Amino acid sequence: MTTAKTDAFELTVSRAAAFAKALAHPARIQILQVLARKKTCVCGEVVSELPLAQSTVSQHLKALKQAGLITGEIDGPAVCYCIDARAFNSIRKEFVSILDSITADVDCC
Amino acid sequence: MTTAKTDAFELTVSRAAAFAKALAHPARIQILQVLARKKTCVCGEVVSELPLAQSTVSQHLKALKQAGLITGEIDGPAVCYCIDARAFNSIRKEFVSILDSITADVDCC
DNA sequence: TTATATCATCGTATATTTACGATAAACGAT
DNA sequence: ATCGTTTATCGTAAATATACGATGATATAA
Repeated sequence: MTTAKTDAFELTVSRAAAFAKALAHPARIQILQVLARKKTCVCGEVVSELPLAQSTVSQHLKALKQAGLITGEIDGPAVCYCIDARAFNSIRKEFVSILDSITADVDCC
Repeated sequence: MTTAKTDAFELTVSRAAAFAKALAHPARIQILQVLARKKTCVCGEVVSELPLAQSTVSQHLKALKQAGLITGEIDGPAVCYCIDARAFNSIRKEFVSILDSITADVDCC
């Protein structure tokens, strides 16, 4: 009785909320920035770029992966993380279109 | 030792994360949609449009207000909520520009 | 003044989030 | 086989978030 009632809402709205939730922590946004900037698909370098412990960064990476925004493939002893460009852009587009629909209608007050 | 370390990140990143956090629940997105759609600044009608208890909706409204996305002014016994169009668009623009900067650089994998 | 309506807040319960250290698991190198 | 590196997971602790009913506060109406 305390879980988010995401079932009771429209699917597009729930998906947009899930996307927002994935970006709802500065560490995860910065991780995406790092992954986007580095041309090679660096993995653990992410940790050294963040002011957080390795285990904490790993948790954030897991959250981003579960949100479908990044992928991680094993590369020797390391793991190579990448933005899933296709999925990211798709979800992002849906999110932004919801934002647009909101701002477009604002004319009260 | 469990609070989000938002201080340790760039301000723009932290602000973007705060914006995302405000939208990280379907109820809050739907509230914004309702406020945007209704031309008059309806207040408690929001409650009747959502599948949640009045107190819960009130909490979500509070969260949106604290995020600076909506305003609420007393109108008789009722309270009139409105999207703060200026603030909303400003924060939204900053957020989207961060999204754009991420997607623009994606060419790994 | 006394209701009635509207909304916020309180109290409460539970789940989730955030963070860290410690440990386990997987791999390459010696 | 053993060691070092890298990453994930476990265990744990504390803060937040989510949800609801009950109660309080405020303003209009009677």
